[in-house]
Amino acid sequence: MSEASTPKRRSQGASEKKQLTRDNWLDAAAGEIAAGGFGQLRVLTLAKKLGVTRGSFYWHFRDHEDLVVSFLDRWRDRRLHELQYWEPKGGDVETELRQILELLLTDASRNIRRLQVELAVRDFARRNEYAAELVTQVDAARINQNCTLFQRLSSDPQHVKDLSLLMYVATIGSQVVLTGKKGDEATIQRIEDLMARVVLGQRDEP
Amino acid sequence: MSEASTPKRRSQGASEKKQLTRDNWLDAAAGEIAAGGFGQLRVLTLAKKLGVTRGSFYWHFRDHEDLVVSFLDRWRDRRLHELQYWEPKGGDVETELRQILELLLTDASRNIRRLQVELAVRDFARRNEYAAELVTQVDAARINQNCTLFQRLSSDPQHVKDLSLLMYVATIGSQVVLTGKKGDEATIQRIEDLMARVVLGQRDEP
DNA sequence: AAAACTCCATACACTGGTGTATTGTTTTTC
DNA sequence: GAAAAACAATACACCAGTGTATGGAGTTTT
Repeated sequence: MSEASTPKRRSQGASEKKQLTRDNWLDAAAGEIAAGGFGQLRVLTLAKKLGVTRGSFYWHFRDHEDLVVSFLDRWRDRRLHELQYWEPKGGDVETELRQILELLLTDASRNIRRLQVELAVRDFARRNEYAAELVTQVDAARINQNCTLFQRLSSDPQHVKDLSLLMYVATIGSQVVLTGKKGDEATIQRIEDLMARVVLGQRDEP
Repeated sequence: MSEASTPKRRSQGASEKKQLTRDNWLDAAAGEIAAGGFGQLRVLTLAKKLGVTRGSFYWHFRDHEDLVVSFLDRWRDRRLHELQYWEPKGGDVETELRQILELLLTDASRNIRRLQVELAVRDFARRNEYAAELVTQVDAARINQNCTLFQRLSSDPQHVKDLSLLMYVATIGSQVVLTGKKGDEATIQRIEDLMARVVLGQRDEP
């Protein structure tokens, strides 16, 4: 709701126990989900990690499901919102393409936790209707965003869509296959480069 | 002849309940894993599904972990073994490429359960050392197999590897993103076609 | 400062799952 | 056709986790 600007102290000055917010719980949940997926999300574990008991949890959330749904909603909102900052600036097509690819591959592979959460959500979506809906929304938004850039590369709208989709599934696949592997830095770099040339329609060098 | 008068449903000619094997349990496990992932794998549920009690399970398996490991081993063995049948026959390069792509995409999208299991294994591998090892093995074998075909398309060994990897991550990504979506048949078909042209280095039509 | 509100602790009831021990019941083997 | 081995049922001890009820301490409002 309001505030969060001023650190409200509580009781003893030594222990410095701030009170928790709904978002604190969601952040902690993100850690658990990244590590073990939605199936390993335990209220008890979360409470321990936050140094409180479950009594706190059930004040902030109705139940376990409420936590899950809230987490998914926040995830969707953030993923859709961040697209705003990645909007094509209208510069050189190749430059922008490479920027996007770097964002989707190199950048993503560094932000490992964010990636783990995304994969966990995607996995959860295979057995949860609501999650599936949100993932579909996010996928569509991302693919659609790339389309606007690719329109400058081809006049065939179907081809634009296909190219955008191909690039998207390739990046997702890279994340799935290469996550946490050693030596992926260089590999991802080459994939990125290759992908760019494919999209730009350049022939491969012998 | 006492005919079905007792709650004991054993050895009646009609029901014909054969005794279970380890493999029967693993098959049932595949169903559960496909539906809910490794996290939802319950001995109790499995037993119910097979029409027996847990007593049977603990004769065939030491414990829950034994089931998981056995399942993973069988999965790995089968995935490696099946590669034998997909070996390039030495025919026309384009024809073979398209066959492989059809196998990896169209065919895979039809065999939905097999795909679900694969994705579940892959997800489980993110938090289980042993599973991660097996997935790495399978990935490497598959990518390597495609390399032998791609060598006929380029003389640069690095480029062959990159191309093979790109195609692989694109197919995995397709499976992750498009699994269970409606209208994916046609989409997958186009991705397949586009991918083939990319690998063959053909320019896109306007 | 008393009341009201916010946030957390404690204790309890309950569920669903594992693993073990023991005893049956079929099927094989000799 | 009996002994042995393979397979399964039953009963039990034992968590780990959820959700609820209730009390209590800190903070804000009046």
